[in-house]
Amino acid sequence: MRFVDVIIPLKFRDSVTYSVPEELEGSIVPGSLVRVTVVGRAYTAVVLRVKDEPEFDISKIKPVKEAVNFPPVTQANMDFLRQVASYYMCSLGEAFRFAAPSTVKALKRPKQQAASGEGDAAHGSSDSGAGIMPASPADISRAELPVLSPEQETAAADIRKHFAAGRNVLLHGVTGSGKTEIYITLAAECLKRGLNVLYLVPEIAVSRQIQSRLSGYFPDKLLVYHSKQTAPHRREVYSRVASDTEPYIVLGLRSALFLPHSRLGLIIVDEEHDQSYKQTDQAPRYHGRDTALMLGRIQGCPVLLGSATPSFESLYNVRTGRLEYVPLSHRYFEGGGSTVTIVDMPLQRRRNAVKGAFSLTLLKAITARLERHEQVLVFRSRRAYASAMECPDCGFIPRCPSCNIPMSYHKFSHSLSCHWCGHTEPAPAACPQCGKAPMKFLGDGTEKIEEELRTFFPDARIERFDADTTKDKKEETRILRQFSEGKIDILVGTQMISKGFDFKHLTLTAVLKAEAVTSVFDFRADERALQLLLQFMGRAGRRDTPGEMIIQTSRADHPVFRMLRLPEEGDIESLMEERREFGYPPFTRIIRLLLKSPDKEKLDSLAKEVSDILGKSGFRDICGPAAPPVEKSSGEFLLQFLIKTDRSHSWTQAKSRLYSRLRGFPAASLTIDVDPVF
DNA sequence: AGCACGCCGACT
DNA sequence: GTCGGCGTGCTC
Repeated sequence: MRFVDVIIPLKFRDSVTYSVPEELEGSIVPGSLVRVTVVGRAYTAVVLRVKDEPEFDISKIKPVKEAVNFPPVTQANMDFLRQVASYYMCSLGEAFRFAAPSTVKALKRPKQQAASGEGDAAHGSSDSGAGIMPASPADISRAELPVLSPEQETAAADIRKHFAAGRNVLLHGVTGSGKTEIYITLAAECLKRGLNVLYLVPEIAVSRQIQSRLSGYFPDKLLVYHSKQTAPHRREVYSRVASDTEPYIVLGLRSALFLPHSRLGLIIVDEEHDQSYKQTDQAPRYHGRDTALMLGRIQGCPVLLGSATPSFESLYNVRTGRLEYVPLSHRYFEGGGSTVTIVDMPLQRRRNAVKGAFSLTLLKAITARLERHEQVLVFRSRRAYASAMECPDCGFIPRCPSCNIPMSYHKFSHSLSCHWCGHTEPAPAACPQCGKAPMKFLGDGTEKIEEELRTFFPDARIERFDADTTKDKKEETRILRQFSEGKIDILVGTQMISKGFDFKHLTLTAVLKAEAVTSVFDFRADERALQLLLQFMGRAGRRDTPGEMIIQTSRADHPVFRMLRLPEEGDIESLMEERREFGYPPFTRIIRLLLKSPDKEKLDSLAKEVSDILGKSGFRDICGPAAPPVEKSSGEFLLQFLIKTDRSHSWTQAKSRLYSRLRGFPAASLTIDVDPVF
């Protein structure tokens, strides 16, 4: 009788023992996928090891149900899972969750690749997403590879040189500087050598844009992979990657890292600074960029990180020699030749030069653009009409009953809604506390700004782009299309509009209440503000027309705004030094433990328990238990611990000791987040 | 992650 | 006296 330890996509153990039925003995080796049942429910599991003696009570051991007819995953794939689980403090099962799509089932007949067209995933037929590629595979002829400019060629040559020396690279080039052509060139070279390529993007919206470009170059080699696709499609991609019959390029979101890759020749991490690379909702709470670097190391394959606004983590890695830096002909701050004007709002108010949310400077600039039939983008980091209601008499502010944060007022529905949990209720006509009416509004959101713009510019075509107006995907596409076709004059929106869209007639971007972007309670606020504002700056004045950026703020002296207007050598370094001074990443690592309970007393006792465990774990720098920025969430109370640590060997061990002590806690009441993004 | 077992409130 | 709330714990 033989036994196997298998990893099941559940939290509770690293491996579980099953017996191997005689008829399957020949077909099960380490790495094999098998179907097993746990309390009557079937799961796809991966075989960790095969053995003759079980440690577990033999009478309780169940047999493997069946073998899954896929090639076994490799030792490298297993090592990768182990490393992810260990770094992000989760079970092997949780790390394995993405590895075999739940749809991977045993096949009755072995699945054979059809002679042609099979697995031609990029062409929409099996892509559940909007059909970007209407053409059938036969209609697409392989496009010539892009012709690189001398600058791109120099950068590509540098990258090749570093790769040959076994080094990973950070490619730094502004939006529109042609990073994608470099990716395509390097990917094509890789495929030609018979090696596979993994091309990661942070979001599905970005993947659709890149997909339409890549499919022209690699019609029969492109596989698109993300969690919003249909199960059969993902299975198809999994199958093609697992069988590794001919070179492929996978374009995917972070979960594509967990495909059973082999013979990888290149991993590209596009927009490496993007926060959406971090998985926050469920374990493993991994970062796509950092995990790509792990995968590259394990697969012996070079990793190319690309960004217009690199993360401080990557810049730090460049500085400490862990990454090579390849610039694409510019410095950090060159935002497509835009000029930047900072408008000091308190000063303008004293001069009586402010109407509503707009300074006269900005209104004048908008008027000029409208006259020239150019487009304007107005950015405000807050949606809704007002960020809160307040009683003018007693100062009462209606708060979310479960999250305890002030609710935003939405004029179109005359309702209050919590932007944290989504709770919505009708707006009160009078103060619920003292009866005074009317209530006043605090903090203009995008809805209010749109309304004001309509009164200032009644003839302009104005649209709003935020979570409220883009609930409907069709609306989202319509607004973006109309704006890029020049059919909208002024677009008001939130962060959502900063993402890689190409607006050709946009020459003015305005940022209202810019201090809201920088005054977040987070050590990354400055970095993110800078990245966000640079992304906006990159949007305006792309081609022949120089762009302008107007930043309205009550904190005109904030260093980030000065850096945009008058960039100086060493600015980034000084922002980074601040991080060092206060012991923040990238100089340290942070582990965040979040406790959750609807019962305050229960929560306190949990916190006490965790405190005791932490005290014994040998971490020096522990902050907490403390209430996180949002104190209550969906009726639950929250407490968090922040542990600062480094990556040295002793801390890695301390981390695994800590994990083994914490893993008994139910996932619903304790979450562990390594390198949290807040 | 499910799902069963188990101990406290409103019903025939 | 039962039906059922979902809190805790087990799954090879």
